[in-house]
Amino acid sequence: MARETLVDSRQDILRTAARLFQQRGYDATSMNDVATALRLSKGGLYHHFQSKDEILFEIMDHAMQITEERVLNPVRGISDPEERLRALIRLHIEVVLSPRDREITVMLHENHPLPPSLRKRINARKKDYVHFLENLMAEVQHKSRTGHHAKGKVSPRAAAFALLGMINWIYQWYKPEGDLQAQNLIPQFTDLIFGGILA
Amino acid sequence: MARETLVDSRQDILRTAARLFQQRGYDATSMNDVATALRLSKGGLYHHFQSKDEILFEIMDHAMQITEERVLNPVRGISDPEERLRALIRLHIEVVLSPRDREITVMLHENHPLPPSLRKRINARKKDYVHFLENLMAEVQHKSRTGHHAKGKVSPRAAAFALLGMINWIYQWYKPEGDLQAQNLIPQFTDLIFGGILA
DNA sequence: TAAGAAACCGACCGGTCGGTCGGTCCAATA
DNA sequence: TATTGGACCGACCGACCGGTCGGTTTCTTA
Repeated sequence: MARETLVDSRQDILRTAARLFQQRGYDATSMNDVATALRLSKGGLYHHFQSKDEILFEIMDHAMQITEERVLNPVRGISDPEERLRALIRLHIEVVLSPRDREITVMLHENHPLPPSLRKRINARKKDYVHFLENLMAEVQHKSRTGHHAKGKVSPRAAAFALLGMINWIYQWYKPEGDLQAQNLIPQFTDLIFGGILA
Repeated sequence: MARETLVDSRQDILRTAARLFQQRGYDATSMNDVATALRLSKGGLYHHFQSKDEILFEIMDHAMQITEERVLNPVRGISDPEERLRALIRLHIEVVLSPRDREITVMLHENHPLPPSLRKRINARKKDYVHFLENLMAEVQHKSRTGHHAKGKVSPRAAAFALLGMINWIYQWYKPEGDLQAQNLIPQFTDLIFGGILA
């Protein structure tokens, strides 16, 4: 075997950095920490990335890409709005809870350290997601109201932010060994939202 | 007038520090920043506090105190569970949105930098709040189910975390000049929760 | 008005941070 | 086999961080 390849690519670095950022926080993780975890020197790490900011941005950008690929895209193919919302809730929760995708948690928590120009790019993608969800909420309410008339006091926008809050807050309290696990969390949050927006 | 009093007390320092921590983040705010904002030198600031950690802890502790005084205590006096939950939702949202109480946002976002011993003390108080809310959810569901039987699929614990997520996430997207303001947010989140847990 | 205490200053310290750079190693290519 | 270029090392830099300390100013109070 030739020389042991310490680092296959930028992706390896991003995965390791995301793990450390999630565990210790972005500011509390030094570039030396990241390099050491990859069995690299700091100089070697800087051969692959220009700055710590760049690493954080790429992690967050990757997190948005994961969200689009694993939540948005699969859901777009579902014609019935109610089923589309059901699938979105399930997939979004699964992505947040996936131990593999630590980028998501980093994106949810570490937006402060990003320089404004990069943060704007991330925020723009977040807003797209909110709008998608807002429209979906409106569709579900509209379709349901034609069947049996509901009061529909909850606006699609408020419902969208409520759902995002419910799900994106999970990482703050979730313990994999706890009694509330992914598989019973998904139906409960689904029922709660459907009961709420159709009340 | 005698010498201009630059700092009335520790409370002034905590208020200013909380404002800076909320705006720039805890790690990005140096003790020099805090001192300068108070027209103090760093040495003068350290006359009032032993460490940066202590300031953060006091801010978070104060945030929990605010929550207990302005949300929990007023609510305990309400005998009807449904009305108690309604009041809790309203008061909790108002506290999170109050521009005066920046400690709350700091507490919600900056738990990582706290040393473990101090963090445990804050987390213990947070857990008390969750348990209170969990019990309240159960009461509301129980009382409602005796009247007209509902399915009640959503467990009190999941409902509690869902509500906390909805409300505690607000600071991530709320803009005071936006169309979704406190006064229309409160009834909408209330309807959403009641529709959800009683569905 | 004397004296003691509290408030405060500003220079300083050790350490760490993000980032740089000259040079080395090594694998592929020709 | 000579050369080239990417991967990488390790010593180093300036800045800034949290925190300290001896000394000075100012308020209180007796």
